[in-house]
Amino acid sequence: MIEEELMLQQLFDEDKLTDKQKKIITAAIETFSEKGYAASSTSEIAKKAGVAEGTIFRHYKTKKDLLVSIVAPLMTKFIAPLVVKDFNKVLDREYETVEEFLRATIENRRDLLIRMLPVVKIMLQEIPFQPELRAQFFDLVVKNIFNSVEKVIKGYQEKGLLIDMPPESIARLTITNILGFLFSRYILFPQLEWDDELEIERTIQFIMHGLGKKD
Amino acid sequence: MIEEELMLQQLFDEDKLTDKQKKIITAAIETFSEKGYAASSTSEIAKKAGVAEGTIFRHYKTKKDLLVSIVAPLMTKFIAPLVVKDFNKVLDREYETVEEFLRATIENRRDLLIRMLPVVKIMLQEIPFQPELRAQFFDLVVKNIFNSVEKVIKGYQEKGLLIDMPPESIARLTITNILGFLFSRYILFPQLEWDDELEIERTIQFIMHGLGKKD
DNA sequence: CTCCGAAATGAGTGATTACTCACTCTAATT
DNA sequence: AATTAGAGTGAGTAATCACTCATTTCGGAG
Repeated sequence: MIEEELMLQQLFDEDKLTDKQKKIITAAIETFSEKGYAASSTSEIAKKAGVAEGTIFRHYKTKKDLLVSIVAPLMTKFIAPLVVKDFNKVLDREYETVEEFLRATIENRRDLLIRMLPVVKIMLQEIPFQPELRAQFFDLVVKNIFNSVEKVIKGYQEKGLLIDMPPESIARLTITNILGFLFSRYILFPQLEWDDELEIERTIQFIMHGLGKKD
Repeated sequence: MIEEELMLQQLFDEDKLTDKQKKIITAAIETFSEKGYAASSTSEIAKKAGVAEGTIFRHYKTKKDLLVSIVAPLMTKFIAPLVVKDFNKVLDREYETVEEFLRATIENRRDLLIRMLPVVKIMLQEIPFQPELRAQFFDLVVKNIFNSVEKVIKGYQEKGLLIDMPPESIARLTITNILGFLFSRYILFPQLEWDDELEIERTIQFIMHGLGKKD
C-alpha cells in the first residue's frame, strides 16, 4: 500500500499533475484493466474520474496518448528498476546460493507485483496490438532486465552454482517460470485455492534442480 | 497446411456451413487475431469476407456470438484433443523416458500449434474479459488437460522417473515452460533469431533436470 | 417453367464513439 | 482592480458502431 502510493506519488509528482489529472489516470488504469483498452470509452473514464470528457483531451491529445502516458513511464521508472533492484547485492555476495537469491527476489516483490497487476494486465493486453508500446517495452524493460539478469547469472556460473547453458536461455527459462506462476496464480486461475508460499518454494526448487549443477 | 485444412474442414463439416459462412469465420479469425475483438468491426469482417454485413447477423445473432462460435468449438473439438492426443502411448510404455515423451509431444504438435496461433491469440486476448469463454476454457480445456497430464505424470512417478511433487504442481510447471517457450518465440519476440530445435532441447533438459529424480 | 423457402443483401437505424471548441472559472501577477 | 494564462467545462460533431428489415437472389422440387 505504502509502496504503491509512493510509486503513483512519484509518477504524479514528477510531472506536477493536478488533482483531476490524477483522477483521470487512476480511472483510466481501472477501466483499461477491467475492460481492455479498445472496449473502454473516454466518456466512461471521465465519468469514473468525476471529470468532464473535455478535460481528458485537454491533457491527452488522443485516447491512445492516454494509454501510452500511463504505461510508458511505468515501464521506465518502475517495472525495470523493480525487477532489477538489489541485484548488486548478489555481486556483493550477499546471497551465497541461487535459491536464497531467488527466494528473496520473489518474496520481496510479490506484494508489489500483485498491486501492479492492473497495469501489468494492460501491458499484456495491449503490447501485442500497439507497436509503439511493444518497441518501448522491448527497449526499456526487456533489454535492461535481460542484461542485469545475465550479469547475475554469469556471476553464479563463475561460482559453479549454475550449469553452463547460455545466460540468455537461463534468463528466459527463469523469468518464464516466475511469470508463469504469477500469471497462473493471479490472472488465469485466481479462483483456485493456492498455497502461495508452498507453490513459490516448489517453483524455486524446480528452477534450481533444473539449473543447479550437481557436484 | 494439410492438418490445418482438416481442422477447419472438420469444424465446417459438422455444422454444414455454406461457403459464405466459412468465409465469414476465416475473416473473423484473421481480424480478431490482428486487431483484437473489441477493435474489430463487423463491417470490416464482412468486407474482408466478401459478404454483406447483414449476412453475418443472419448466422450469428450478435458480434459476441460470432466470437464464441469461433473459439468454443475449437476448444472442445481441437485444442483439448490435440494436447491430449497419444497420451495413452505413454501408458503403453511407448516412451520409456520422460524426455522422449516430452520431445515427441512438443515436436509433434509444434507446426500445428504455430498455425493455430491466430486462434490462440484470440483466446489469450479475450479469456480475461469474457467470463463465458473463461468458464468454457476452464471446463473443457484446463480440466481435461490437467487430468490427462496428471495421469501421465503419475505413470512416470510410479516408474520412479519423476520426483514426488504433487502431480498438479508438476503439470503446472511443465505446461508453463512449454507455453512459455511458444509465447516467447511466436508472440512476444518473433523478431529475434531463434534456434528452435536447440531451444526446445534446452527447455526439455531444463524441465527434466528439474523434475527428474537423481538416483 | 413455376414456385417456394432459405440465403443474401445493403440501405437505414439509433446509439455510441473519439474528439472539438467556444466559453467559464480560478488563482497568481502586476 | 485589471490582466492573463491555463484548467476545466459540456454541448456539439462527424464518423462509426452493432444491428434490423424490407427486398432481391438463388437453387432445388414439382
